[in-house]
Amino acid sequence: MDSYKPREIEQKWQRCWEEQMQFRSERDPARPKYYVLEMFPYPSGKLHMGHMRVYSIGDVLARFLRMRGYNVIHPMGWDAFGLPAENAAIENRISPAVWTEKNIAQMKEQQKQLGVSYDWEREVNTSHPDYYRWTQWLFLLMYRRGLAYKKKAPVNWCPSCQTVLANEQVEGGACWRCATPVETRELSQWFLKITDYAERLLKDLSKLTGWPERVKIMQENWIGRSEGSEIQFGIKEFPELELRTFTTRPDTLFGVTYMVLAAEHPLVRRLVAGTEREKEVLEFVERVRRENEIQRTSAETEKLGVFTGRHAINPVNGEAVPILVGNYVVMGYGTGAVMGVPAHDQRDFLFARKYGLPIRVVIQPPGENLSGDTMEEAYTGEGILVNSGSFNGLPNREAMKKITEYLREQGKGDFKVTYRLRDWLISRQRYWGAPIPIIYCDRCGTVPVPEEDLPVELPLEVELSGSRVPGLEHYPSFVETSCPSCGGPARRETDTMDTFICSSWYFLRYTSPGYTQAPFDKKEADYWMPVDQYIGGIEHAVLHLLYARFFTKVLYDAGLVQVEEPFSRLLAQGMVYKDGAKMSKSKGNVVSPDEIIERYGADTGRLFILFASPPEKDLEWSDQGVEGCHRFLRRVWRLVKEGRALADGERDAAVMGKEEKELRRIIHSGIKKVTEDIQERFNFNTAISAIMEMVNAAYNYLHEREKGGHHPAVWREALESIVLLLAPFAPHLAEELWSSLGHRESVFFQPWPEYDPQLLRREEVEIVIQINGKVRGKMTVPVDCSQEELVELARGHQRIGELLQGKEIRRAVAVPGKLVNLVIG
RNA sequence: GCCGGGGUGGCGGAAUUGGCAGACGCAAGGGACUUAAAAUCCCUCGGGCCGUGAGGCCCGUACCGGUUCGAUUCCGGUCCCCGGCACCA
Repeated sequence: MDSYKPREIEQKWQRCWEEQMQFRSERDPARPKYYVLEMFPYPSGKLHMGHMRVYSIGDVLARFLRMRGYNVIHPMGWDAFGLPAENAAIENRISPAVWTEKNIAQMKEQQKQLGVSYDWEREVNTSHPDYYRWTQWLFLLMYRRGLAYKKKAPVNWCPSCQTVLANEQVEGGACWRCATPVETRELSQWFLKITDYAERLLKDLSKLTGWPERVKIMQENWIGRSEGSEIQFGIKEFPELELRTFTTRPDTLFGVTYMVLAAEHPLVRRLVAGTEREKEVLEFVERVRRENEIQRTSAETEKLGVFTGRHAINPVNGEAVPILVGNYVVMGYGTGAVMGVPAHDQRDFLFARKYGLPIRVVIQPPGENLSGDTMEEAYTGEGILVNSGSFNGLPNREAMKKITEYLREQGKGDFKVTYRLRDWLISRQRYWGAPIPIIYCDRCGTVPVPEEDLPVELPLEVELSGSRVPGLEHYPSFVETSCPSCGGPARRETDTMDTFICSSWYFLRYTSPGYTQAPFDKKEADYWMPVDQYIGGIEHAVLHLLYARFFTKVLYDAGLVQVEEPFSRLLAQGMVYKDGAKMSKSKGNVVSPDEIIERYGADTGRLFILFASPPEKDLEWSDQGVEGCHRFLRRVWRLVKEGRALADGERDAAVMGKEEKELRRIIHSGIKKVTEDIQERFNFNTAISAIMEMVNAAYNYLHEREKGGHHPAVWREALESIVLLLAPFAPHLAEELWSSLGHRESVFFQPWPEYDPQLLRREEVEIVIQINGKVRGKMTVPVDCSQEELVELARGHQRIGELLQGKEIRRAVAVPGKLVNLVIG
């Protein structure tokens, strides 16, 4: 018999699939559609195990759903802009575009070797002008809708990447890409107004029933909604000014004994201008601003404040309290001004003790009498208002409402919802990105590039002699242009867009990748969207997944798409580990998909990666585990190749005996389990183990019937079921075995096998007999025994009878098909 | 600090509705085949105890308690690990 040669058969079937364009997808209103999508990769040039894992998961689903009769779209493309191409450009003296193209070609080849069933006609590349033209078009759409704006603001700057970063790209005060601590710089930059969508992005999370809870919670935390009140204080020394503050505890307003401003607060300079405190305060402000993000946002940093010499007027009691500037108040949240209520906020309490500020109790816990002089920590719980004028005696919950309503009547405040989410900073001071389509004219100001002039193309002749790829400001032919409005001389914006913009809409482009009239053809998008199953790493929980939701909502509002959410179901796959650590070059524990394919074939690699762990959990790589999966595939190969002759025997001569019934029972319950495990639970690991059990059962049958007498039809059903169920996991092997069973057509054109519920039934079942909950015996009984009969049979069981001698049965519980439990005294 | 997720053999993991804990695989040990090796096949495989044996008993799903005829599963509490958020007013 010919032996299993994975490389040969894999190449053979990959060629066949490609020639027949088997995975091509077209609109077909007659069939239910299904959009399977894996997060597209950055073209680094080499697939790693994480890639192999995500593509294996997606491909099982795509192939399974096709066999289930769905019209499946399964596309792939390239998130091709970004910094690594620039670094590689300098290192290898090769232009980012050429480097990227080369990598794409390599990775695409590897994906093909994995046997992933992509519709390559839908491939997209975000760095291609045909694509980024529409990224720019979408930027202009945002601009027209008032969602793109430029402002000077303190922004995160990564000194190593030499560019600004979005908040989402700063992790613990460091750059998400290179881990360098970020600095704060005051720069004029482009932002997208994602905060306008904060409420909807939060609220619609509840619609995403197919998303993992943890991802939704991460987004919820990131958006950070908090309800409170905005309150306007007066300023004693400047009656014409007011000081707005946000608080979640308006019930403590009478307990305010000071006010703290952020160093960046716009009123600070004005408050101290020309006073004796000016120097001290401005020095403090400078010192605070020089600190980096990590120092400034650490809860451990000592809280410092400096008095401005000015006083805020409390709108409810007219009291004047000192205004300080503090290092712990951030300008980006609320109003950049915090009212200090030391009696009822622990941080304020410590601050007040440190600087000798008064502590006034305004909420009394039930049955206690706190005093500001003696309390050892702030009281933050519920209670009754005291020292609060006409609000005395109110429960504090009620007072929150009453006090805010009072302020509203006085024109001094209102209810207010505040979010942690900030606007999305999208400018990048880098070459390899989609240019922001904006022109600056001395006469007309900021002018958007007219749609018909898109794309604003990147200059492709890149200067590679320096230590970094020069930014667009170094290309006079790019910068110098004429104003679309007045025709006069003008300059182009030289910043490019954050690559996360490119990836915020690519799933829409797949629906009509060649479309030239708009980013996508609405009728195609309306047919294919939403993505039914999205698969990718958890690291994008608040980056890509939030941005893509935002873009989709904007497009929905503009009437360009029918869906408000892009991804119905999300699978966040776990990471691949080896020897307890994430695979990395520095740890030397990397196993590359290439070497696995080379040695065992893609089918073995796919099978192992799916078998070793459920997809959402981290996976521990095991060379021996791979070996085991390879053994299994060889076992399947032999089973079918050796057993196929037995499947064509004389049908009528065969007897349907106990062995046949048992084999059919295992085959049909296997079909049930594999189907449900893939479809409902993504438990590919247990689906595979069910197939292994089917294979074991087939070998057992073969041994039992060694002396001839196989039932050809039953045997054929067993072999074909195994091959069909294995097809999504090990597609090449399945094709090969399917054809050797005498079929001309691809296994993927076969309908998914159905199970017969009748065949799952056993005629006899083993029943466990328990006494007081402990297993004391077993018996085999007809499957339809009633509860009463079971109890009687159990009493009659020899060993049980002995144990029951002289004991009284106080209670008997019988579960048909499972057990009998006798409770004795 | 707040919010999630988790803790099961030597290992990866299973137990889907509260019903025999450890499916399936890996590793390990023993055996068959072979001149030998590879490959393949068969057996054992949570711990302890009793028994010559067939077999039997006890313990065991992080820990303590509860509900229940019966708990890996439900409830209360504790410990530990992983992840997210965090001077957020």
